[in-house]
Amino acid sequence: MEPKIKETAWNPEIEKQILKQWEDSGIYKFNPQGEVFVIDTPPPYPSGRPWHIGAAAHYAQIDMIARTARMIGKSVLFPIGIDRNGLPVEMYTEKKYNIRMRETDRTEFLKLCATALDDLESEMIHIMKNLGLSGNFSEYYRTDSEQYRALTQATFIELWKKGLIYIANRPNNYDWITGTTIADAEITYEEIPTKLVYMKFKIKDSDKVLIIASTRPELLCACQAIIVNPEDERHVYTIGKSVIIPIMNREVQIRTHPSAEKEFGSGAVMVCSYGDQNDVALFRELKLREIVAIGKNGRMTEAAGLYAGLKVKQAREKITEDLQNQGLVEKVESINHRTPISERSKAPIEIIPMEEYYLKQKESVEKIKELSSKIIFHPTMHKQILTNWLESITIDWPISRRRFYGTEIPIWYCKKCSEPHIPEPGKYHRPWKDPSPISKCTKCGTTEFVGEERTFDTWMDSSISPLYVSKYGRDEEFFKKTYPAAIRPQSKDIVRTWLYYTILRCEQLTGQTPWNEAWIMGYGVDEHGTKMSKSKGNVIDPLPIIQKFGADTFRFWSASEINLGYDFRCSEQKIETTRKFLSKLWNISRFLSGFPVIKSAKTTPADNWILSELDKVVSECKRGFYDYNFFIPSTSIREFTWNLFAAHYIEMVKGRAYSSSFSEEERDAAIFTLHKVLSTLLLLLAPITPFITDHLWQTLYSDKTIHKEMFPQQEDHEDWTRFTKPITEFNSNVWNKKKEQNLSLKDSIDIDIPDELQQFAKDLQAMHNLKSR
RNA sequence: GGGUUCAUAGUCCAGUUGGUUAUGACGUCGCCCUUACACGGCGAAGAUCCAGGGUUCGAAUCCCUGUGGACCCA
Repeated sequence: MEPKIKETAWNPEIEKQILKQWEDSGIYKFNPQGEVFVIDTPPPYPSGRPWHIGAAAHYAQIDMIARTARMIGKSVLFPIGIDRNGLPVEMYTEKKYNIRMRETDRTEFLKLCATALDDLESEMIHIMKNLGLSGNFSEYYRTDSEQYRALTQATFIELWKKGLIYIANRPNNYDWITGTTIADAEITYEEIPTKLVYMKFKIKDSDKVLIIASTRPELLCACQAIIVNPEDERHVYTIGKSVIIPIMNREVQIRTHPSAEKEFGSGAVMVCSYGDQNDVALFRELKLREIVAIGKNGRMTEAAGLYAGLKVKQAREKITEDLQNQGLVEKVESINHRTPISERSKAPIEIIPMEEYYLKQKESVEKIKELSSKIIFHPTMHKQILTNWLESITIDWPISRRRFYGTEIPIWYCKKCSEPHIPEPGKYHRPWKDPSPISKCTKCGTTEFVGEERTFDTWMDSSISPLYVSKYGRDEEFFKKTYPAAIRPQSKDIVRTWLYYTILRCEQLTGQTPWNEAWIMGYGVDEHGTKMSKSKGNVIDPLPIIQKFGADTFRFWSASEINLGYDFRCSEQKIETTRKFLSKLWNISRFLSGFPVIKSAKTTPADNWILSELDKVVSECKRGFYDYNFFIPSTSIREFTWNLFAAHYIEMVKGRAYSSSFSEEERDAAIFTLHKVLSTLLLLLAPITPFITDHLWQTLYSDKTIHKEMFPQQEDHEDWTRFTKPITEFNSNVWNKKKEQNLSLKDSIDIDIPDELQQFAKDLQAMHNLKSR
């Protein structure tokens, strides 16, 4: 029989036809029947080219989750979204057009941002489609759409009515480059070289001086206390006394506090508003009066006297110089200081008192701990990231931002008495340009209003993604069926932001967990194990790789390289060698395509042996799929296919399949078994490599797609796996002997078959052309 | 300073509840067109399982201490 498959290698070009077939037939369309499985897909942020290869690998795996769920019989809702709110696009736009956000007309600026996003977004959609994602592309959502933003605002209004929102003037993390308050979660720390200045403070009514070391001498004007450690004997005599602040010539008291480290500088520390978070705590604890030394423009305020108007860094240099000139400096040390910086703009954070909106979260922590104990984490170890974060929450969440490209905070203030008013939920509100929907102030009766200009922290938008995809507030019936979602897949670096905020918000709004399971992935790093970043120039663009090797190669690489939860290395060379496996699978199929499909047969010992090994693979795969860990099925399938099925079984039964000296029954058993194994492998591989498996399935076994099939079950064959080692060893032994004797593999040789393998004798004899005796 | 995590051939990785000779892949070297596949086949070389100690008849595996790396938090 002529093989149906002619080509000797898998051609990734075929993927395009298959993609079209899927699209035309709509096989992945969500049908809310039966057991529903909703994936809270992370909407990627279009932050610029190229898209990170790790992200592409990540989405390939999320698709495997979707396909796995389908193959165990669930109705899968796999939404596709794009996250479009926030700072990066504003910065991208400022740079691209060389403009300043605050100096540009707001409407105009927003338009430019949206255009930039459209552009970047289309490439991501293109990659996601070409990766073979079985998601809902026809209804992909954007977090900046009117509908999405209306939901963000509606949930805010709901929380406002529940009394969970308040406004407060507090020291806040402030990023003066982007001109906005940021949350703790958006801060990173970097070792930055700086000067540690040892300043001389004169002790009042004494001729002694106290040395105080600080990296922030420009904050002398905001110094309200000096603290020393109560156990520090060097300073006991100073406690309760006052010192004169150099340059400022103002008196402050010396007090004791355990947070003053004896080892730091001289052991005495100045407490200023605000050098760091510890200062904030001390001001509160010691009930000090704050002095605002740094303004929103990142410059010193009037409180700084001579130094008013200077940028923080300039003021630091100038005051250090002045102190030195006046002999008030003992010494200056160069150190590396762990400095909090804004994750986005890289500006050093200043702590400045500002009026912002807060969402209460402290009182929810216990409830969230309880809820999160019900969420199954894959892998379990990453639950710890959430637990640690929950332990460290000390303040409520500041949710207002002084930016443009975000969801507007829907509030109008009475022009006369400033009373805030919120509109009706359901509509998208833009208070900075829309007329007030409120006609009369509830407090003073005035009819004129001023719209709020600020926007929300972007996590306010993204933290309701499970509510959005479940049509919360839009379609009660649909919501009931699809919420909570089944699973949240995401990467581990945003556990304390996206994952946490989603649980928080969903708990406050629905009282339930947003999902039953969370699936946490590591980062993609380069081939040397270092993090990829544009500045290092080690970013790998996934698009050319997918085009060159095909999506299935990329996907199989992703599955077999990424062990769930751990960081993974990305190298083109490794992806390239993965292609060989698909080629192997293709050629096995090509060989089998020359034989008819036989539905049942009376199997021989050799057949029973491989079927029993196949059973083992099925159960291994099940274990992996159950944990959404595709490393397990992909590697166990590859090893079985290559090293047992192709290398040993196929070689053993070739003679029987071609039926030279075997009975028809024996031949049919071989052909039956070959197809049984291959079709099982195709089903097991379908979620991982959907293209090649569908193509082969339709070529060999069915006129329908493989993606409507169910996973194969274990068949509980009698366990023949004890023969695996003897068989493979015997074969190796024969090959070695032939090599030693310089014989070709088809040459005849005289070797005894060991007793334990007698039941396989006929196949082995044909395979090696053993001399019969 | 606290936490999470990792440490196995030149490289990457497996090793399930402790049990003979430590898995597989890439790479390297040698031989080979054997009618599915040269994107292939066969073979070979290559590992003090980070160090030290403990538990045990027996440790890559469990416990302790240390070293080094990655990431997170203060």
